[in-house]
Amino acid sequence: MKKSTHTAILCEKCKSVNKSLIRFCSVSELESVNYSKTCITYKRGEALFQEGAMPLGMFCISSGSIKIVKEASGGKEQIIRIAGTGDSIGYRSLIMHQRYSTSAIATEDSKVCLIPREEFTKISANNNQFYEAIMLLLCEEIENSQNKMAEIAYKPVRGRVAEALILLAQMANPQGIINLTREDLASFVGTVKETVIRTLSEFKGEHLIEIDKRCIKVLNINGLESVSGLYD
Amino acid sequence: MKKSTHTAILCEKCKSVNKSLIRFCSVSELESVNYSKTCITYKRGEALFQEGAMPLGMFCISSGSIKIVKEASGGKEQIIRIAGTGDSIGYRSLIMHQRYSTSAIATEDSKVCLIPREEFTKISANNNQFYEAIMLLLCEEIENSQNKMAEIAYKPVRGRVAEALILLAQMANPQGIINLTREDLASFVGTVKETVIRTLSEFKGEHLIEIDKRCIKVLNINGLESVSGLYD
DNA sequence: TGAAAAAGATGACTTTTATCATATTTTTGA
DNA sequence: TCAAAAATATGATAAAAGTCATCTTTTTCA
Repeated sequence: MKKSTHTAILCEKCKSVNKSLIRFCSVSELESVNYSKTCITYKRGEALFQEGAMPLGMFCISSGSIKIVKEASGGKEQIIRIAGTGDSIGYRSLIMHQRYSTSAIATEDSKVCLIPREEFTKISANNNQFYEAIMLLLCEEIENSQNKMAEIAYKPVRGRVAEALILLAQMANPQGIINLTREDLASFVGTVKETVIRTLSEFKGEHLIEIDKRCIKVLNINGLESVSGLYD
Repeated sequence: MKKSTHTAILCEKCKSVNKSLIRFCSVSELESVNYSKTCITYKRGEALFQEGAMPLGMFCISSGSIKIVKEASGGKEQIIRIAGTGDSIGYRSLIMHQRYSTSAIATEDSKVCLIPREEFTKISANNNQFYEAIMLLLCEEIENSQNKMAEIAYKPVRGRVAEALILLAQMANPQGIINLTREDLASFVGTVKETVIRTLSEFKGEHLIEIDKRCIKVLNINGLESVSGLYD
């Protein structure tokens, strides 16, 4: 897949840098990253990497939104998490020296920098703070996926959709508008699109959200929280 | 919770050591571990630690079986994983400097060594191999829980039970006999006990397993695999 | 910009799985 | 060891969510 690279932004000028892993880099490391990285623009639906491929490097999301997905039973797709501006993805396969166990696909047009494997390895070998930050990220990811696992197992769809909306609204663009396919939303909470659509209609009827075309705006976070909490 | 300590086994004599994280310790580190650790016997149902408590150290399972559980919706319990001989547990909270996000409960009488927090911290700070091994364990745990998440979301109960039986049979005692409450099995695959019981009856009828009291013996792994794979 | 494709919405129906009730067997511990 | 408690087993029923069909709206891109 040939991708056109966009004009590189220097990491230190990138508005997502203080959220990103690379904030732990020294000045000289940053310089090296700036030199070696590739900046790529992905359109909605395009893949940064595919399950089963060899890892190329670490991706830093400088803007946009990327879904991390896994093939599931019956050709269905499970969205493991959704990464946004400032998040780094793809480093786990790098650490494990293994093929990607998930795919990463842009859910909206996104700007992403790819830090090549060697660069990543060099930094993690020399920069302890960076290495420890990764360790913490891994720990958080474990916690998140365990929580999600328990939720999918025992919380009814209504509660899961409510929770997902809260989470997505928080990480969404300034105005908290969620722009995600119903199908993606379904993969994210572990159902099918029809069920999500129905649940969203309910929420709309209860004035918890507002729907404009594909976009969902949360009107009443507390309300959603209590829906979600009903099943805790 | 006062627990009687059993006679300490020297780590180097422990039959689980070559599976355990502490195989990466140097001779002098091992000496220190031997000196500082506490060896505890837990009876079935007893907790090594509880969700919400501050971490005491890292637990090494020298024999037995421990379920890692999380409170889920409706007072239900989700078993995140089941750890056996040679597995280490509880290190993640140590790394994150946070309270336990799960509880650990013995599913059979177990012998466990507790390596105190300070000891753990000391080793991870000085022994790079040890530290990296933990990193890899974290990565594996992420992968496992993501797989499990996708499975619970989209694979029907029958397939999940089949898969669980395969996994449990592999990690079980020599003869591959699974000794787990139906309720625990249910928490493990994310259902209720009645459904598990029914599924097990089916499998018994199909000569895939044999049931003797609580114990389940897998007769036909390939058969179970194809049941599980049916839904991939 | 306008036709084709994709996504959203909704109803009818089915399937899966949970719940409840109850009886039996197994395990536990005084 | 034996009575009480816990776990297993099974049927009947209910509820939740999935599937399928169809129609409308929105988006895409030639």
